[in-house]
Amino acid sequence: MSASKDRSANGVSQRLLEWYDRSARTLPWRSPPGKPPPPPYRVWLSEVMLQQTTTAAVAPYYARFLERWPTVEALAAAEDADVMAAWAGLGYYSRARNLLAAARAVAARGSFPDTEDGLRALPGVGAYIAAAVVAIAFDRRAVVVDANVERVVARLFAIGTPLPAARKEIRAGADAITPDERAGDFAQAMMDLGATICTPRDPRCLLCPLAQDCRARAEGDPARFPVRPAKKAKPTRKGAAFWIERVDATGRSVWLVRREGKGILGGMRALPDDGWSARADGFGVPSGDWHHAGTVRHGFTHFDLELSVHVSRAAQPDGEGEWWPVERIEEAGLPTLFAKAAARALG
DNA sequence: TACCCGTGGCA
DNA sequence: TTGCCAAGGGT
Repeated sequence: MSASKDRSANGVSQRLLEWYDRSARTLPWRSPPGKPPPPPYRVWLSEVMLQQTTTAAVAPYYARFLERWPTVEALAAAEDADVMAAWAGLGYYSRARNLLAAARAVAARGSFPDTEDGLRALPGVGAYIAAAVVAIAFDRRAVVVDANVERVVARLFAIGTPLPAARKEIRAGADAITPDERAGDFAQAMMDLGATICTPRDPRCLLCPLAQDCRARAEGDPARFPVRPAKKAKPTRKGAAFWIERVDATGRSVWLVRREGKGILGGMRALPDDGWSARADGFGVPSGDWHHAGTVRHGFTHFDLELSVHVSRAAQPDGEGEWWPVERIEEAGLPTLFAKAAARALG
């Protein structure tokens, strides 16, 4: 650590940490400022859940996971189907597949890695989570850069290079202000600042502890940083899903399948469908003894889907699957798209 | 690098 | 209603 870096970090990080000591958000996966950190399992679990996901959406999932699987060993011993079902509705299901694989790797080696390189070797752990776990759980210096830090740093230094090319400059700026001590508090303070003060639109500069340091504010239009490339238009796809019912001695049940592979909704329970995820348009409305229950609209990251829902009490399912009791459909762990379709089928 | 991968809240 | 975007990672 150079003396010049120490000096440049000093003012900004000190003002930020003083603000954090007063203003830290209280979150289920967090220790208060200055307190011993949560164990690595909790930090890692929360960081995986928080990827591209709001704290409000994560909170109930985090509580349920921690109650059901209190340790990484417990999670490692879980059934795949139980973990996937517990993740249902949170999105980005590769996170759940990787979470379980990583838990099993940690359990096999006996403890969590405590270095960025060691952590990055775990599935689903990239540069951000590795740095966040090192800083927050192990309280060692690491340069933690998420979308909040990107925004704060791009504004502090008025970095006009558009994303993603700006990432190199942003990382250098984050490195320059990251202190040697209280690395975890500093990282979380940056995120709190980004979430509550240095917001994407209409930043509240009058409340900002770093206003005096901020070049973007001095230039008069902080909200223009970071500069983002134009978004591409989202296409709309059409597809069909099938609600196949039967009634027998065990009661009323519906045929569910498990989606294959690592593609969209991969590994999740689902209604059988016409293959909309693998082609631009599905095959559409089937002929025969089907009732069209309606159409569900659902937005994915890079396309919107119009899914027509078709119901039959006579069709014979083919391939692998399971008859699931209709009265317990909410326990099946259907991702939101198919939960919507089920609700439509049930009218 | 560019694209794939969910969902929900909010203006 | 539509678009934006949130504690990113994998390929």
